[in-house]
Amino acid sequence: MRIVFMGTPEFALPTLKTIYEKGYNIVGVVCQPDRAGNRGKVEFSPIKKFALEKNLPLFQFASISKEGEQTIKNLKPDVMITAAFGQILRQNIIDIAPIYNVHASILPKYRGAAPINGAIINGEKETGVTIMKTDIGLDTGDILLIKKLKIGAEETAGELTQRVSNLGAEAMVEALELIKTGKAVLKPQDNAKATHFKTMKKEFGLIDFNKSAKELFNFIRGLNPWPGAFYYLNDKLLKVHKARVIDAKDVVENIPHKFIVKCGKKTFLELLEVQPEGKRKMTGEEFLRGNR
RNA sequence: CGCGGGGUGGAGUAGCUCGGCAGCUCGCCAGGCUCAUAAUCUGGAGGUCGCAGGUUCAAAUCCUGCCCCCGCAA
Repeated sequence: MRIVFMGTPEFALPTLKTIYEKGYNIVGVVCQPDRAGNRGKVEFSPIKKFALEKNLPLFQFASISKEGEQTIKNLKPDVMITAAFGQILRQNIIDIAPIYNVHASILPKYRGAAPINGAIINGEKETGVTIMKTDIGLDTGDILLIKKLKIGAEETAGELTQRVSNLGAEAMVEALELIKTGKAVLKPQDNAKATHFKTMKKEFGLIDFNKSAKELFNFIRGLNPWPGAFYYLNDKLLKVHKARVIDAKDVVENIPHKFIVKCGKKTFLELLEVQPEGKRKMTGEEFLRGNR
């Protein structure tokens, strides 16, 4: 079975790595073009690094639908796999070979680009991965299989991404076996139950302290480590990496060194790990020492 | 040459504009008070002020070069 893999960030890596290690015939790897990384320096994506390291044929297109059609056709794939590829596939690509996508939610819930963040921000207790057959819609394709996992009560998006991406790799291997043996059964999604979570922009991370501490707790861990929750304190940006809900009755007795903020509905949040602009991460207590 | 902030005892910072004994809030060590303490009191240790040069009677502070960390933007 000739496989073309498409993916870009960290999330996609376990899937590529696993099918590579299982010995599948990967005839091509496609990822997004190199982007300017931190402060101008370019950094290769995790998928690109892996492909280079393992000497897999690598392709990068600004738009695969516009520039990549013939290249992909020439690879003669039997099946294509996508995982957080980051580009919308148009019909001309979909027609080349069946495409299966790893999506980080239990579809039809949390369609869109930020399913993991969305699930945590909304305080979900469970999420998972869906292997679906890509069609022209946005995460609307038929479902091949779903795997679920519990979300930890304090788990951050970064931590959950790790676990979900590993689960996704597992799921994809199972899916490939089903496909290879002709046992794959596809089920359409129930569009009536669909929900979306939009791509996040940086400004989405602005903390609104009128919300309850519980909501903000979920918000903060759902945006950790990226794009990060923040607010402005004395005109300076302060990122909040980690926080916890404090019982109102404990606040009275609490020691003054703690960085406690009042939120909506008379709830309280302790900021455990913050980062002022231009500085490194520090605990809330450390931050207060220098900012009296 | 994308824009910007920063490097000062173990931690977080002040001091830099305008050179003149390195301060503060903590932590640490010893001791006091206390049934006890994260509370409080007393004493103490701990610093090449990122690195290298330069100016000066004198540099954390002014000038030059370099290294490292970070925020924004992408």
